[in-house]
Amino acid sequence: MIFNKTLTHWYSINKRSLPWRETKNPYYIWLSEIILQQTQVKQGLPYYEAFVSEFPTVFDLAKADESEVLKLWQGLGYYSRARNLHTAANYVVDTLNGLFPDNYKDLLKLKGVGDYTASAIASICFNEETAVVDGNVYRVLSRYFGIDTPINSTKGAKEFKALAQELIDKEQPAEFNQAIMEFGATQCKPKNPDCKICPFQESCIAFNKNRIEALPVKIRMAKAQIKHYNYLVFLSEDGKTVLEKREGKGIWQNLYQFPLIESKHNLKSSEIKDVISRHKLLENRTYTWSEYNEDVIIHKLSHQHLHTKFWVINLKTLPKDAIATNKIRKFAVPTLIGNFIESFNF
DNA sequence: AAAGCGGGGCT
DNA sequence: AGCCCAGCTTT
Repeated sequence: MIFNKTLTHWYSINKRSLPWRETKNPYYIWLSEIILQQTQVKQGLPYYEAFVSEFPTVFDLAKADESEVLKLWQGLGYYSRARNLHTAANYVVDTLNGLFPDNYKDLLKLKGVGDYTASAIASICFNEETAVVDGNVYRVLSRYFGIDTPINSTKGAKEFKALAQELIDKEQPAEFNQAIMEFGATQCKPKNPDCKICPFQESCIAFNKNRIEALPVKIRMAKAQIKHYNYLVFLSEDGKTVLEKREGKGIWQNLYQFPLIESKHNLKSSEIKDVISRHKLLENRTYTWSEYNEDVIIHKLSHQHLHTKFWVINLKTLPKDAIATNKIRKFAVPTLIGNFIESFNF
């Protein structure tokens, strides 16, 4: 088919040189695909290099502690990817004797591997004819074929998967999959795509109907909610502070942070005084406290805007489980906390 | 079917 | 301020 030939030819000329394109080792391809989920190449690249260097084989990754994996993942976001990565590595080592799954169906059994990632690994490493559908593929196909089905709907997912599967080059599924993604990433971009130099000018429906900006169609996501975070930065005279591990459901699971007090609104100094005084670490204690940032620090996540204040509390001693402040960088922390640690003079 | 999950970059 | 990114899991 002409679409195929044009696309793969475009790719042969325009593909970027990237480290995971130098290998077909499924462990490395898997690492790169997990890192690149919802993440641009530029942001993921240094993490890929770090993981390959720190964990050269799936055995190295499996035998590490989850805390080490999270630390290396720090700053990349969507931390369930790191936890699932570690879980899957142990599954490969313990259940599959270190032998990586070599087909779409078995790849799907790995935690954190869904339809896209299983298709990517199966095609790239094992030449299986499984079409990938990522954000790039949605965009390219919706524009080229003029499809209005919302890409983030169940109907859209099925429709675009079926279309991609129909189009995939059976002779070279790996090249086709990477070509269509690369084309979406570097030429058929969300904003200001390079239509002027596009090889699909004649046949692209969106271009010829002047609908490039209208496609793809996407259902709007809910607006981010505002939350108010007050972090208590304890400091003892012997150079210790308190970090707590985030447990349970929400954001930053298994990462560390300072003791947190969430409030209904932004607390002024006069309002937080009593709240601090009721903290369990301060029962019958003598301490002084001060406001670190007068203006709230707004940390923006996809679904939440965190309006944050840090409060520094000085006191003589802290409990046994307090940590030395010169060891604080050993812990995996969210970027919000990491930024504070870098700016605060411990 | 919908919600929840990060952080960076671009317009 | 809004949208997007080599998506997946849970509800």
